[in-house]
Amino acid sequence: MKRPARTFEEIDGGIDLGPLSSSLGFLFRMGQVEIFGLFYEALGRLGLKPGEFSVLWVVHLNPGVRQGAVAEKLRIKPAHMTKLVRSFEEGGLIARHIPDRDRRGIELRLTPKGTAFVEEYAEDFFSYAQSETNRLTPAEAKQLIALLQKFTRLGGET
Amino acid sequence: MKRPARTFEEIDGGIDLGPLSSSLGFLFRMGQVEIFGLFYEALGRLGLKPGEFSVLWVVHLNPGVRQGAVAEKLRIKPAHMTKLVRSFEEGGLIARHIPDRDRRGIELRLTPKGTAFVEEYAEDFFSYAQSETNRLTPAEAKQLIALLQKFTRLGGET
DNA sequence: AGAATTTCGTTTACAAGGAAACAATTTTCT
DNA sequence: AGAAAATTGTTTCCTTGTAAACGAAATTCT
Repeated sequence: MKRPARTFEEIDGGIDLGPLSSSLGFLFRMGQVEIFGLFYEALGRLGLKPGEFSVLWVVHLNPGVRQGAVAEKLRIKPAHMTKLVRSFEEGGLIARHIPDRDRRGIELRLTPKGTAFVEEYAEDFFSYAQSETNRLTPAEAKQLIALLQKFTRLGGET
Repeated sequence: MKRPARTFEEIDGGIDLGPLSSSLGFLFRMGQVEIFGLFYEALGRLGLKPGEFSVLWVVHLNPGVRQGAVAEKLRIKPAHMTKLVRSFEEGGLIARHIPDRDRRGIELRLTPKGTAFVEEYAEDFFSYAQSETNRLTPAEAKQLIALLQKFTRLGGET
């Protein structure tokens, strides 16, 4: 693939990325690394990661949901979901229940401790990216979110 | 074809994400999973992953670059970079050279085989996301890329 | 010059995440 | 009812990526 002659401004830190810096996949990865950093600055003390909080959050909003449904929605692989749920169960945040109507599935609920945990940190969790980010104006952030929702086919709820 | 035991609605449709579906971190992850899927459809046959091709690409554009500089630019951890470079070296795509001027650093160059590989697949690599994606209009895609570049502080080249 | 510090990459030891085979349960089709 | 198929979660094994300690080389500071 040919690239145009590069100008001085196109070189960042001495390294030329060429069209890579306009590649959606690359930008997603960079964005995620960035967000990860912001998350740890804000919530690292809690000892969990964004995906883990998301699981608790979804169970909180959908008590009794089956773990496979959560996995599918959050695009977590079943094998990984098993480990996450078990560790939350061991930590006393989630309770599992096998219903008689279908003993294959497993229904998840937050324990009182889990509910308290989620409610205590939900606000921080949903605001850490904004509060640390003056890179985008509020209008730009809104636009970015809308475009990401369209790309990922996630209609905005709430 | 047999009817499924439960409909899609019964399994997945009832899950409420609340503000999670507007969370930048969540959307980045969903986007990356999505892009990964598109990449494998288009380029899975090559047997490498987006990040790996990126390394080859950057070495291609910056012959003689030190591997630590590539790692920093692509936000790959040094320990992982060591493994990537070694595997490329074993595959005959990258050559390492320790310069006399500073024998700590290691300069990377593509071998002829590596150059041929990158040049053969670069166009596919930089177009797979667009070609498979009718979700966004060209204008929206352009806008999304611009916003991601601003968020990740990567000025657009090309 | 010689000790202390810094830089750069590697090694080791581990955690995160995934693919595939598996077991238990339920549903479908004779 | 009973065999075949589908669903759901788990286990095992493997790959990817990270943290932390380390070694070699260069730089800085007496």
